[in-house]
Amino acid sequence: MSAWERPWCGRVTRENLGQKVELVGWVRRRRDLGGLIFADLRDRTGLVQLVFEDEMVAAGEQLSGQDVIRVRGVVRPRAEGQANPNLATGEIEIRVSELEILTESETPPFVIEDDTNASEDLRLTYRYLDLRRPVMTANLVLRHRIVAETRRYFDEMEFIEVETPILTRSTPEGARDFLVPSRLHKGAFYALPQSPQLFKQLLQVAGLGRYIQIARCFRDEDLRADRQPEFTQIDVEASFVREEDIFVLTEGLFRRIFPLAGIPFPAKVPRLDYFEAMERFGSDRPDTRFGLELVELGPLCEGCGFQVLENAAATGRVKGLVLPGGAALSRKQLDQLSDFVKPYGAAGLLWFKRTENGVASPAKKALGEAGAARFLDAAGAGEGDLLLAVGGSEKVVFASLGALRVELAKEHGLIPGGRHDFLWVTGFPLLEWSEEDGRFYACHHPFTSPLPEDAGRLESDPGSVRARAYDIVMDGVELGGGSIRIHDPALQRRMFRALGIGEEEANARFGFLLEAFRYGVPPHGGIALGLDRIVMLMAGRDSIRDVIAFPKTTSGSCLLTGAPAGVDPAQLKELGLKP
RNA sequence: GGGGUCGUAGUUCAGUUGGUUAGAACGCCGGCCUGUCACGCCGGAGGUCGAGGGUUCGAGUCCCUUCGGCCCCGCCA
Repeated sequence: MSAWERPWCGRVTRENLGQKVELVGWVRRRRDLGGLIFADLRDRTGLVQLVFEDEMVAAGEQLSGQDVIRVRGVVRPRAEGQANPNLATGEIEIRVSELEILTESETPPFVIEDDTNASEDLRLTYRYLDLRRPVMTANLVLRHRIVAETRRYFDEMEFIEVETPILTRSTPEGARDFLVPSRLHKGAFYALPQSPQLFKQLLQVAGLGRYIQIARCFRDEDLRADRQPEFTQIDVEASFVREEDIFVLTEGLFRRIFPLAGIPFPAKVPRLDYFEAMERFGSDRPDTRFGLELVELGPLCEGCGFQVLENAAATGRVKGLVLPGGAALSRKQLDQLSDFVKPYGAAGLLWFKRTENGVASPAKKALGEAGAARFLDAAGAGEGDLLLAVGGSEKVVFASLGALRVELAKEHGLIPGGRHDFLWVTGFPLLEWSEEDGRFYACHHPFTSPLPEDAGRLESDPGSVRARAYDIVMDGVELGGGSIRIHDPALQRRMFRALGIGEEEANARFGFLLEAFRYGVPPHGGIALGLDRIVMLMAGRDSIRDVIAFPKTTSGSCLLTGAPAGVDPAQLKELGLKP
């Protein structure tokens, strides 16, 4: 029987009753009843029950877990009352008449089941066994379907998939580059791309019009649960487009892929201004599935009598949020919340409780009962509620309350199960001032176009200029972002000037792009979507490692291969890195 | 670069104020068992307590150093 005709284990059903079939797969579990042996045979599609009886019992006794076998047998219905409703193949079984053990397996280092309790480092060391677990296999299958649907969608939209170089040129600004030494040019280096940004813009100059790439990107920065040093973007760029076009295009894609995981995509995706997002949620990627919105407390602090608040309001911001029913929190719990907020730079967390006995707060002594009550009133806190406040620089207040908001929602189960919120965040600042370096940096990248109505202030008040940039956010996770690019060479020069990049430096770094723009550049823009994060959210996982076949640990090593590793001194010599 | 947390049998964990022979479950091995699907029952093997050093009559337990996993801040869209 040809390999392509042989049925998958998980797809043998009543339809096949009475047929003689050949099956291959891994032995999952043997149930030896003495004169009768059951075993599960599995492949990536699922499992089917094998029966060894009469003359086959002796053969069945040889099997052990994870052996790879080929069997022939007849598909027959299970005995009366013995069907397993939990299995797609639960109504049938294979009465084995021929068994061939193709390879034997040693006892695996952990149980290859969905509910394995193996630690993640063990799973990563034996990733091929981990991926054999049905949940992990399902993640890879889902990822494949998303990618396949993405390619289908963009093909229908007449986008062209183009591969861009992996060995490219280091582009400063942004993340740290991975470098690859050149053998032919000793002392010179390629860089791995942080994204195909410049190439996809050049493809617009080339007249391609609509570009898509499932692109691998590399950034040499510290890792997180949702950050790997190499990751995959759905990279998109198109000519003669405006923001609306990109929104429609992206929503159209999501409307096609999210249903693959049973997640409906809304007819309309709300838009949220960046500054409003920060004021209301303390984050530019807010999770809008729950409330706990930030409230303004600054004006109340002026002359309130509590020195700490007066100072904070005078030099920065004071904001808070109300946890309904939070007055029941213990002193210990409040201390823990205070500790939670400290890594974000908050000096402390000030709390106000409204109880049936009045107001309780460490600030009550300084503010008085009525003064403290005014804070609760302003925040809209009712009886039994808790107001948590942070004062300090705007950055610290937003960062700490934004994180606290999410933490409280998780801790108190305020996130509705099964709900998913999508939104566009727009109106980002174009530039961000760096105190350390005493210069502006591009929030997105140096080719992002300013809003036309703000562009006039590029020289007079650069910090106030907003960008034609946008992010798409799902459940508090940034799925991707993009912008309409600068296509006017004069505007690009002004942008470089605002960034403190001189003519000479700009030519040295991005000369090829500027040169290209001299020969007829169409207005263009695009977006890059984080495929790993999209798959992670669709699969309902907390880490992108679960949707990447061979991920790195948080220290950037691969426990399976041992990368990164030392190399032969001869290799270094060849590269001119060692004498 | 910084903070937190974990590391004991193949695996996941327990291990008291420092005290004799480091336990449990699952897995594995052997035996019995003809309708199991987390099969069941009986028996057995299996340990550099992450590594190195120190304190102590005595260290899985206390101290120092170090390695590794995970989470977070910084960093990174």
